[in-house]
Amino acid sequence: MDDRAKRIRTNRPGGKADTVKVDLTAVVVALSDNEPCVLTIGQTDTLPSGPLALEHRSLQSGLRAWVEEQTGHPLGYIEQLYTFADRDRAGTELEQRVISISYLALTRKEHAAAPSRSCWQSWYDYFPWEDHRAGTPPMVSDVLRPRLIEWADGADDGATRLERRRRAAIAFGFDERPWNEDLALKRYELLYEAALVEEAMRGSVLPPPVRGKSMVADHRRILATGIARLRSKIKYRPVVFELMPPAFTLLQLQRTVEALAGRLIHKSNFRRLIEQHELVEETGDTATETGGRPAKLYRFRHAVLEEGEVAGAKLPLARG
Amino acid sequence: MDDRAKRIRTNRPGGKADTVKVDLTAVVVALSDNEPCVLTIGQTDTLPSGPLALEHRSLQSGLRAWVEEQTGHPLGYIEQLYTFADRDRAGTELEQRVISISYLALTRKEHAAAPSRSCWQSWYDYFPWEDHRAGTPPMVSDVLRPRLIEWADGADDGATRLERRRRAAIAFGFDERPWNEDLALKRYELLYEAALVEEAMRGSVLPPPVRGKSMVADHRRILATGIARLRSKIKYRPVVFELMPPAFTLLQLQRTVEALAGRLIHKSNFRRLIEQHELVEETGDTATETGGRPAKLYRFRHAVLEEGEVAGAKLPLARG
DNA sequence: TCAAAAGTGTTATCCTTACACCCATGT
DNA sequence: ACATGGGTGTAAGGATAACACTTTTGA
Repeated sequence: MDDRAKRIRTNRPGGKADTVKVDLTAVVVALSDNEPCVLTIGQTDTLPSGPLALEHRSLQSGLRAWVEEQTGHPLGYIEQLYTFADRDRAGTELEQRVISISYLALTRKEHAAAPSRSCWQSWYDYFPWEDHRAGTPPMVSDVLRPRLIEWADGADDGATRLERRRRAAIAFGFDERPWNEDLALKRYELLYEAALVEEAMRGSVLPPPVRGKSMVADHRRILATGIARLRSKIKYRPVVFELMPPAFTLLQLQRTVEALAGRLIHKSNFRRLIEQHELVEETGDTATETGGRPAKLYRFRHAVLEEGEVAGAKLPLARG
Repeated sequence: MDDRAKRIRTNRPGGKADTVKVDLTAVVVALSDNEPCVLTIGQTDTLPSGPLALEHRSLQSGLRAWVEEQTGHPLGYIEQLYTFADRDRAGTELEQRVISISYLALTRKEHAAAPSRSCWQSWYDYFPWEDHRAGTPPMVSDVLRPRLIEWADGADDGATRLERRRRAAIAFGFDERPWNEDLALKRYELLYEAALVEEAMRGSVLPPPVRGKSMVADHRRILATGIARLRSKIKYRPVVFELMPPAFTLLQLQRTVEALAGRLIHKSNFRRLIEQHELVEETGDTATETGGRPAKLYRFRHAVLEEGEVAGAKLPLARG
């Protein structure tokens, strides 16, 4: 085949310089009906992605070009997630290495110009164990817990068995430990290591042991990275507003955060938090609601972005 | 030249697949005498780095191999920083694109096996405006402030002038704003944009307007990324201990954090914080000190790494 | 004895948490 | 009237910040 590795020359002693292909992959998130959704292409559970090409001025512009071409969706806020090299496909015999640089993008469904070959999928279709808004999903205690214990007990020595049990307990909140929504990536990696997700069993004839759709290549891992990053970021940076319409009620905002975090939030304390940090201001209008008293509409105070990085010191500084 | 770009084929409509070279670059940090130091090679202000090669099993192992070969220093803790594509050298006429994947590594000087061509440089040699342990450095108000105001006033329209002044004030704590040590990268980018650092003036005959050594290519930007990441990370993850000897006094720990943050810390509140979070335990020994009463020695409680991700919720969760 | 560093307490204040309760609208 | 969501108040507990002060060593 003509795209085998081409060893060009030795740049420095001890290592052979090598060319690789770079894939740009996007986790594009929007909200639909209180469900956090990710943009996929075709019917194949594939994230928008494409190779970095010479005509791309930068990594970001290359990514924007691919997403727009594949989905018709222009991107606003984007941030780099991670660069992977050891992908599933690395197991194949290709000598051409592929690395993928992944990005997280936040937008709104309405921004899509035209209908296209893309579709929005709730991210909980891929990670059903991550949605704790209606309490801990039954599958966590009924399926994952026993399978993970089984996996832990399959270790050779006792130390490893304990270690595995502890890791599972921390990640999934077993044994009275609290659930931590930020550990989405750790949970996926753990399930992968325990061979409980389909990706870890490619080529096997056995059915995937755990429900939850898989994705092409390592795309589910990239999505998990995006979810974890977004869940931790909403706590210290006002990024939720990228997902909101220009005007919204506080409950809509709360439902959005709940959808992302996969947990329920305390209403009045949440409102106080938002108002205390002066993240929003009233538009003056009210929403004529379905059922219930009309709610004030708010808009994001863009000024907060200019008030220096929001949160805080955490170090006990001297003098003042 | 024989390493010009080789356009292989069009993988997907709309973009030409292209091969690139991947450079792995390391910001290796250690402490020396209460100064945060970064590992450089040669006498050239260059971070350890080398091209990703086929024999490297993963990005991380490639990085470890290069650092060990170039400096004789084996790495412990490492984490990915960022992937850049638009480097200085992209301005040249090469059609072969180079992307660099950067990592942050934390170690101790003593871990170096043999003397080699590498040396440790205080990172404040490259960023003299970042060290506020002895108060705001004179250069900030005497040099940077006037030059940045000059730059702001050089903008075409009034809106941009205000915007630039505001950005400078936030980044450097002008106009009664508090200094925020985490903004190290923003500060460097601002100085670059204002053409106040040497890298922004390559090819010019003018002297660099601001003191502070520059580095090869975009290495100073990568170092700034590492500093910013480390400064924010020490606040919510116990990574400082990677830089500490097995046993240490609380003051040594404090001096280390102060060195990284570039700020002085309140002694007794710092101690309470450490003990409250149960990050350390007494070894039983005491340090026979130079000047002053002997101090208890502590060691890091590795168990905290296993107690689930340390810090906190920040979301006002419902029920509980 | 003094300087230098170790170490202990105490207080005011803020933030978080958890509850309780009232308001306005549509059916 | 009542269900549904909107919105306010408050009190307990914990964490933080700012001070003041005592203890133990070496020079």
